[in-house]
Amino acid sequence: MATPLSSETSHTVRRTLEFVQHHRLAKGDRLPSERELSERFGVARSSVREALAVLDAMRITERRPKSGIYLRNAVEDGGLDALVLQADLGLTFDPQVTRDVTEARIICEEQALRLACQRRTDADLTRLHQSLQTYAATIQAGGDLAEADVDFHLALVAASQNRILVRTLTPLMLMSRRWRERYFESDAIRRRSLADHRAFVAAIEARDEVTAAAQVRRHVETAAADVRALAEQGGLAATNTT
Amino acid sequence: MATPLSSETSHTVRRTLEFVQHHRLAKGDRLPSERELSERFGVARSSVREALAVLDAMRITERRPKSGIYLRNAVEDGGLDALVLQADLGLTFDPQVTRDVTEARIICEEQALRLACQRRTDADLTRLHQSLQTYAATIQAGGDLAEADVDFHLALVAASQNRILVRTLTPLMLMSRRWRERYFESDAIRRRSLADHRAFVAAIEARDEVTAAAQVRRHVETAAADVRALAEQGGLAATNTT
DNA sequence: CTACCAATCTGGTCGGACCAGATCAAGCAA
DNA sequence: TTGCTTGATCTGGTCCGACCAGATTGGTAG
Repeated sequence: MATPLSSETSHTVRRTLEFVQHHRLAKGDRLPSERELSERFGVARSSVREALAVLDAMRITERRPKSGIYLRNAVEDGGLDALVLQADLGLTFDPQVTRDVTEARIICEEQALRLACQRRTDADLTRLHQSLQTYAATIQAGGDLAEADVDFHLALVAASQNRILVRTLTPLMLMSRRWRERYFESDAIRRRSLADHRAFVAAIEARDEVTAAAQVRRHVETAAADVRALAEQGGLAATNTT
Repeated sequence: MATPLSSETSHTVRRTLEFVQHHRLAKGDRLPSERELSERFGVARSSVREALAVLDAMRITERRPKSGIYLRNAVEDGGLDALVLQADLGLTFDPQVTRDVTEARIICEEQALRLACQRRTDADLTRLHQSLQTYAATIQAGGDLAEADVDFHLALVAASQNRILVRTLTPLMLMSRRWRERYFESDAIRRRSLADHRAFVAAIEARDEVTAAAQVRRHVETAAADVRALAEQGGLAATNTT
């Protein structure tokens, strides 16, 4: 439930990204050949190719047949999934990123909640209550709340009937999940979080756009501030690669 | 500049996604083994593995060592990059998706523009004017405006100083780019689009949040409506896979 | 019927091989 | 000397076969 990618592939993806950063390669620059990378990393070429296929799909690199591998975007750019991948690999822990993710989450979730108030169906309410149930149960059992949290927020956005918004939020939630694993250790926070979530559902049920929007904004901002405080206490290892 | 993925890998990714859809596999279901897929698709196992590495990174599948390949998400879910990939492969052309993408774009771009009005630097203005210049030049030369359009909108969002928003918008822009290739064939539209863009930059320069937000909303909505009209004229081949 | 063990299947990784186009430098011609 | 042709080299794309070790499963012995 936690493993992101198979060991060797992720290892090679990581090494490759590190190589790019270490050598300060810019957009359009060429990377070493597959054969050289495989030798340098001590893995077979087939493993390198798997990693490159991933980087290609992420739009980070571009493989030109018979020519070479080129950097399509700087490592800092690229798609959202690429960012999740980097987070999974422990390559991104920039405080700037956490700020930006929080901001983006608020933008998307606030508007999604407004839409949800307008369009939510009974099925959405059912799913939300179910997720809430799981959330409460997880608190009781002392389980991994981060996962339940992701599920709830995605259910929230799903009520907007906009699948693209769900897809947009998914990577943002996955990223912030990592930061919040420590965060959810506090019992007070766990309970407050549950209360917040219940309020969201109530607002959606009542189709109260204004309240829902204000609540989610405050919720995400508060959570982000708490995480930041934790980080400053030295709670999070910063692998600042920029 | 147009090629999304290498031929064979994308071919196999496509076949795999089609297999999943055709067999109506649900979350948690198991796919055939790599060896069987390679035989079924008529490609080497190494090619299948590259495709699976991509699907894995996209969080569509999950490969459990010594066990099998399982569907992590329904094909309709997954990350944003996965959607771009599907669009690249011609697997997604659902009118519902275009509506959702438009909605998501408006949400993100409108707020991004507001932030841009607050935070834009002189460097941002320079880049915007540069992009505008390229845009005008492309119109003159009769070139591919879709690409210049993506560049401009990303530059717009970049002025918000929020990299995550840029990453969020990137897949949305890449997707809509495909729909708009036909759209930009009309000369009237090309010119109107340029005028709109100039207005955005002016609003950002003047730090006029309200105007900028309203403009971008109208711009995206209008463009989406035009594309829809084109599609209904039979202008776009619908490969509705749902 | 249960419990245990071995054949089988699976993904993970490796190494080598061939192809055809891109690249580039050496050598030839002007 | 300069410019162009040409061939060796390099590169990614694809395929094949092999080995490993853990998961799975079926059959057999108790």
